[in-house]
Amino acid sequence: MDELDSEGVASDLLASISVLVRRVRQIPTGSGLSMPERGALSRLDRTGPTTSSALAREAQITAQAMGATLSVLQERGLVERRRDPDDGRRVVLSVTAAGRQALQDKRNERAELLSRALSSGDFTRAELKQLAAVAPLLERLARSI
Amino acid sequence: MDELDSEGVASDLLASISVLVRRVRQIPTGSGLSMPERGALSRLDRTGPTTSSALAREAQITAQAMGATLSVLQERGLVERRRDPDDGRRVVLSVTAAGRQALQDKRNERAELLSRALSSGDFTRAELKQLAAVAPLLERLARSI
DNA sequence: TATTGTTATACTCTATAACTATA
DNA sequence: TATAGTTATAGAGTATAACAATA
Repeated sequence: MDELDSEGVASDLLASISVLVRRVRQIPTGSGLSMPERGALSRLDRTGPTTSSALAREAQITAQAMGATLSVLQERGLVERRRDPDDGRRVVLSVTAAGRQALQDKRNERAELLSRALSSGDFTRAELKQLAAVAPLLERLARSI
Repeated sequence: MDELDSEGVASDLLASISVLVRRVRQIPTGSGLSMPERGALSRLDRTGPTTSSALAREAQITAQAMGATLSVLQERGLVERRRDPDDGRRVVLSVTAAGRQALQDKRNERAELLSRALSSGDFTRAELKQLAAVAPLLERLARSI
């Protein structure tokens, strides 16, 4: 049996996650946080104060892309920038109170819509469990490519 | 226990699939098939001859986006267009022999790289099984949003 | 009126390249 | 030389809008 043919698994995963990402991106967001914005903000919230380039490395995007996203977040007052007194090159970022609030609000949009779909009865408890278990695997997979 | 908190599952899934899609998109493709191109081609291959708008509905993208992708595939001789004699509006598409060949080749690029990561030892057989099982769930999730 | 398909246009996200400033 | 950060530019992938042809 070739259920575990990794090539087939890879193909199927690619197809399914492409559709899912596209659909989620289309969901209009009242609070105005785009996917990369929410991603950067929650990442910064989890890691604590750090630099833009460190966040970029962690998120596996370029420093430029992360810098652009963080600039938007700063303009909206969701993150703060402070120059590192010990190293003039570094700018340390941290989430503001407003940022943490936005993160909360944001949970009530894209994720909530997804969550509603998940708990709508279309998915059994066992399937939900499978989905929950697989998220960390997907991250690890992205990291090991 | 809130392991099955669907909101948390949704958040985690969003974060992980975003990273994965981005990473995969970055992989250079020698044969020159982009993700939407490969997606459209393999979808057409699976469904058999059909119209652009039907494919668009299935893939959950706009007719314009699908049309643009199919035009490229036609220029490269990977799909054929034929006007429907019974309905002048419809243009029926089908995969050419070259198209089927390209689909095979394509399996040896992005999917193969993913597959290599999957079978590199970083993932146990059980984890592979989990990933395999979750692909159809993700598609269903995208469809039920 | 509804559907199929096309063209034109613009947006989002990300990349590469080139630069400044600091170490 | 190497690292942190910025600015400029370009590309992929989609979307919305507007239209023609056919049903």
